[in-house]
Amino acid sequence: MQHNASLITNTLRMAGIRPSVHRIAVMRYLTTNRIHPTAEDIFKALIVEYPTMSRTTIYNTLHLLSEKNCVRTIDIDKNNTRFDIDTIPHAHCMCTGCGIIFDAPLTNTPAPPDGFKCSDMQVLFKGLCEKCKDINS
Amino acid sequence: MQHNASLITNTLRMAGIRPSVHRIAVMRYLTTNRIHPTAEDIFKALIVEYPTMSRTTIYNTLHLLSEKNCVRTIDIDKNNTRFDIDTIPHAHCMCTGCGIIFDAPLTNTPAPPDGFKCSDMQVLFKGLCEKCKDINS
DNA sequence: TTTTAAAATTGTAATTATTACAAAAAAATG
DNA sequence: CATTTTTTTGTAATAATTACAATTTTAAAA
Repeated sequence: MQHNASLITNTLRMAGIRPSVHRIAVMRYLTTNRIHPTAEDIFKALIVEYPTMSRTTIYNTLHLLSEKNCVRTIDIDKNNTRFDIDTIPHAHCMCTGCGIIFDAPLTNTPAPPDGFKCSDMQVLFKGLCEKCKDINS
Repeated sequence: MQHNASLITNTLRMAGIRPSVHRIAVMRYLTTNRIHPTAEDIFKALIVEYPTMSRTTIYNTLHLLSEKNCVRTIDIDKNNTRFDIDTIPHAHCMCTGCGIIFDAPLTNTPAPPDGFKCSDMQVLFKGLCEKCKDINS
């Protein structure tokens, strides 16, 4: 993944983040796995490749990436913060049956009220995905 | 507040919830304090009036009310679940400066994707309220 | 290269919201 | 009044996240 690695390195540099091995690894995981993972998901996946990696590093990295707008945090799941590398505005659907979170297009874009300096907008739908809907009917 | 009490009692009955003293108290608090409070906020306010009340009762009650669609849970704040008695669709703004959460009208209503059986939609704006915007500028 | 300073990472302990659960109290029913 | 069901309580457990000091790594300076 020479190509990906250098793309990620550039992205990090442009955001003012030193491209350490761990930071690149987190970015690569998020780029490759578009599942809106939790910090724990990322940790479990990366500890295999980097056995000395600490959970705190994951949290540190995610905070930094979020602060520099390289990743977006999603608060759709009460128990865990989810992370999304796609920073282009879109909606999220969470299935209350199987827990999957997937992207949805944002047809109607809501606008924040006048006077509010908005830095982040989230559109969340909760309900049942097609599979779970059929099972429960 | 005879009038309010009976209104709340009716609302609960119609939702299939037995109107116990504590349940009415939680509903009354949410009706009177439109601040999208946390469970802890509600507990701190009600323990004054009902000194024997347990935190667990607050959680139990909020779960029940939420399940029966008498209150809506808001996932805007990573640390705490917020509760809103206003079940009419509207957006929420959270100020990252002072932490206040306030309602905003929902001009453009986003639609869930086809095939998704949506039971809840949330539109959240994060940023700086007018006061905090001015302070930080 | 060696020394020094800064940044990144680690590991453990603390924090904190929420949940689990069994016991006690209260309310409803016969 | 006796019995059953519901509600409430209090404590303990859970689990995600944060705090923080120590260690390691990286970068810069001499």
